[in-house]
Amino acid sequence: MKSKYISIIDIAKQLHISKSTVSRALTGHPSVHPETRSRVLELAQKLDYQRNPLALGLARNNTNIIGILVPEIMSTYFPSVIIGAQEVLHEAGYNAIICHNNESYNAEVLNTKLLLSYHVDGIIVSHTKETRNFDHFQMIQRRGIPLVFFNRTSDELNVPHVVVDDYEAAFRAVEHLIKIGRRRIAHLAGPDSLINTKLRQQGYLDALKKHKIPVDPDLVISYDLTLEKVRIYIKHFLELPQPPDALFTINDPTAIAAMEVIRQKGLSIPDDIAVVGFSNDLSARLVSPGLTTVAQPTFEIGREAARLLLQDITSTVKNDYSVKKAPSVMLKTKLIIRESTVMKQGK
Amino acid sequence: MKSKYISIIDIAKQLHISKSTVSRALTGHPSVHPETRSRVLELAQKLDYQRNPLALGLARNNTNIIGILVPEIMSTYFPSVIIGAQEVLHEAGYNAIICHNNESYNAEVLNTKLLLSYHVDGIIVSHTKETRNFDHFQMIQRRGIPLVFFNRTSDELNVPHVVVDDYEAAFRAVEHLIKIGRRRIAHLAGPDSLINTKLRQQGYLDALKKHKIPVDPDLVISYDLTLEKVRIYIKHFLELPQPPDALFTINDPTAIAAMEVIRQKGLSIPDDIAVVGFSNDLSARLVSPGLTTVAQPTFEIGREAARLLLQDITSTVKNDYSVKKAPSVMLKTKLIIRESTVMKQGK
DNA sequence: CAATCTATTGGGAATGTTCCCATATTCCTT
DNA sequence: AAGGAATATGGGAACATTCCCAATAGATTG
Repeated sequence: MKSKYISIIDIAKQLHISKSTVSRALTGHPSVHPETRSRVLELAQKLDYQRNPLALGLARNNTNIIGILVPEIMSTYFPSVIIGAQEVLHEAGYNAIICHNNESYNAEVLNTKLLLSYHVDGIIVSHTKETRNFDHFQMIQRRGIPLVFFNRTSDELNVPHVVVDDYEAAFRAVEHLIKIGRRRIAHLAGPDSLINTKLRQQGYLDALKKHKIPVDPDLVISYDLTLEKVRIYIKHFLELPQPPDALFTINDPTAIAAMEVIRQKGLSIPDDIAVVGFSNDLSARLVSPGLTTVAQPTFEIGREAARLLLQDITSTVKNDYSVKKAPSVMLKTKLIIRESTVMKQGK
Repeated sequence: MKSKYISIIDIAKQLHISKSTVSRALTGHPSVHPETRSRVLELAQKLDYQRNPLALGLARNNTNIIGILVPEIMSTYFPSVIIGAQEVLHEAGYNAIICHNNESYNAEVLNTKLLLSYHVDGIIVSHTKETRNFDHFQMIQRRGIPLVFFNRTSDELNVPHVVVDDYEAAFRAVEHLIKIGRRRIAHLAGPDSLINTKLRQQGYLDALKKHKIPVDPDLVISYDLTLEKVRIYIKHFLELPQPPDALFTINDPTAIAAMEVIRQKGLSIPDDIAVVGFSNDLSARLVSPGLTTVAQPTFEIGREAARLLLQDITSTVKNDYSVKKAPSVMLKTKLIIRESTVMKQGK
């Protein structure tokens, strides 16, 4: 049985011309007779011909496929970055293979190998919370395959990346808490493996410093983002001799889990404890009271990441990031104030 | 410059044997000398050889790639189905290309063409809310490419599918409302283009019938899932001469949007109006009061869909669904009762 | 009018892999 | 010991495409 797909050769045979001519006609090569071209295009249309990108990839050694590697797709953050990236990629004629690894380092390494085996033209990455070893990414770079990081980046590696100003965002979030009169502000931070954690923590510390509020080490805890553990840490905060009057968390799911615990303890939000999250997940708007949080321009992060990658792919001179500083894009955040820090008017 | 990837031929040259032998050694063909095999495997390991799935796809005319086509990835429903499907697919040595189309019919048609051009071995689909014409799916089937639907299916087409018992789930959800004493139960339904809508609506109607509650056509509205419009319909319900004392919605986002409107009107949930959603999105647990809803076994839906697809792909006899009835899997749902219908004990 | 140019086309290599067929070697079996 | 089976390997077609290098024909130019 013949293949269920029609090829360039089928068209060539039907028109009694060579496959080279058909190829040229379809790719818009200038040196092909206008009449020949239109006959080819017409038949291709009629037969609903689709060129085989796999064969194209083999022949030209570039696949027009981009790998997108994210730790998870269950929150709204990564899906919306992906959507933004795909928008730009599609426009430029590229397609994306999306890989997620449920925050597992091993799965991440396997996925990079998978993407490489597909000869992708470039990879956009936000690494897992477990990733401390970046050899697999370094290998990609050494092979000359364009790579872009977003959100979670690394000091060790010189990779083009797009981030938000985590430091400033955290600083402003904490300053907001100070401005509404809070003085004992707890911070439930993320794992040290994530650079964002460090930056946000520094923003937290510097905001306190600026307003001459002493830092209480009891009020800062780093945790591994396993939501089940939030209860323990929040309880710990609440049972301190001097419990906090505000809480700033590494992300929105953490804040929402914390709010649940606080409410169960019979405390009121924001009266007893004001809460601020990070990222403006869809759910931040849905919970009650609404969660004050830092909004990230997720779509734009995806778009920028795709743009950076395409620059590297299409640039004629290969950028050697072992010599040259990799470009980075830093996008603005916005503090969204809701009822978890400020009571609504007229309520 | 040579390609940055090493091939079977590179290995063959270094070992002074033919590429055929290398191929056989790597694929585990029996007729290859154990020593030769181990030498090949060793060198392959050392060079970090990865076989090129594009070339493999060309040569064998099957790519081991599965297309997954969903209307959106911003809610938790589709991502978790995808995760379930990928689990089964990976285990069987397949990889997935995920396409989403933001509920746009045109994008859906383009995406199916894209997947076909990649010569995917099969496609798993949940169509858009706009899809009324199924020609593009029929074409896939006619070409003999295995196809599986989930969640949103079609009467017109005989395609293997996995669904939940929407009728029964809706029936039980409404019965729950009746059991807690509600008599004027409104239903905000989805668009007629979705089969689920019809089934859930029938469940709603039959539950009322069973309990001899007259159906009030004013209390049933179909809408197109554009959340912005929920406000209008809920206001309409609330301003009826005899407003409803309960609301059953097509999905959780709708229910949550409705709750917002109800609260703004100064009404209490569940005292004035009890609310039930559908699907048990992550956010159903987060809102306050917690949303009573129908939980779907999302991961299992994905797994089942993948299993059905793999059955068709690997079966030696091609199933001709123009003659034979396509298999279908119906999974159980579970009503999750939260505070939007029943007040918590001791509160 | 011959020589060169140009527009259009065909042929075949190359991409990486599998798979069929042929070949060579070794080992049994009668 | 000879024939046949079994084992191990090589060669080359095939998959769909691009791209380079001819080759042909007609057109232009000196």
